[in-house]
Amino acid sequence: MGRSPCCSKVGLRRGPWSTKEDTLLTNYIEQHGEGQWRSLPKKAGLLRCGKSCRLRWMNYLRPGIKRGNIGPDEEDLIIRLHSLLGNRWSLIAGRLPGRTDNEIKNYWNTHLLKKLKTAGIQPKDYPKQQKEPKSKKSTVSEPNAKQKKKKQKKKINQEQEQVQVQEQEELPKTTVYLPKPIRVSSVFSRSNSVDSLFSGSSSNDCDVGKYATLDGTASYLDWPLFELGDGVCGESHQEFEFLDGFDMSLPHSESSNMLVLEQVYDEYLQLL
DNA sequence: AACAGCCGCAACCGCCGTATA
DNA sequence: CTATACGGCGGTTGCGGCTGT
Repeated sequence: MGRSPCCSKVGLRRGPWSTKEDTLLTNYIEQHGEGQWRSLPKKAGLLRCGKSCRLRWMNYLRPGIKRGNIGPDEEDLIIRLHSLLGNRWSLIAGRLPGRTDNEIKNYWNTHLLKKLKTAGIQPKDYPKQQKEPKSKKSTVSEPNAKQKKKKQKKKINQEQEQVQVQEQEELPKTTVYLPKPIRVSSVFSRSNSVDSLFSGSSSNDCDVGKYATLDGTASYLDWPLFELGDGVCGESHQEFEFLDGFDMSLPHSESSNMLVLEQVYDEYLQLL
């Protein structure tokens, strides 16, 4: 009962997007709106899989996308939300305007996980054991083999591209990215920067907080971000939406801050 | 300068839930 | 009820730049 593949891969381009493709996709969506991803590539004149188009649009071309420069505030929020939601990247991304799940996932895996590790913290939903070390990173693979592999890949790509007649001018190095975003002014203020956490400084006044996890276990963060409870730490957040449907305009009072947070958390658990 | 290994991140893959015929 | 289409999500891969030797 397997599903048919989203598209036949034959004759479709893969890999980095060219400017031309980006323009085609953007123009098409601006005119016709999102959706119908499967038929979109054909209509838009793209030799791409619909999924690929969707991904490109969602993660890059969509207006309002911020990229890079994840600041300490956002980092802090990501960690907090992850402690609450686990690897639900789309949910987490939903709390960070302009950020995509992919970006947050990448950031978590490449930066935060490392920090957590160094700090001796075992996050919840810690990525499962990597599958067989297919990855070149995982093994000290034979360098020659590696080179060969790379060359082979390149060759294959080149062959593919030759089939794709013209359009080659801008291939494939012409990955075009939107300009680096400017960091949003910090919406979230905080007293304890994540960095200070990881640096091991315990010079804050907060007690060690424990996050409750979705599976009901209290765990993972024995670190001083803030506490869900009495010993309130951390500054108030001025305004942010927290969970779907909840407009969290947090008051400046820290204790009420935490109260609201607790309420939201409870409601969220119930929703689950 | 050349090479090897590391790292970040864009893109892909496969699965799942929902909608629809 | 079943099969299929579709959108969405999380995990994983691998390209290409960077850094160290």
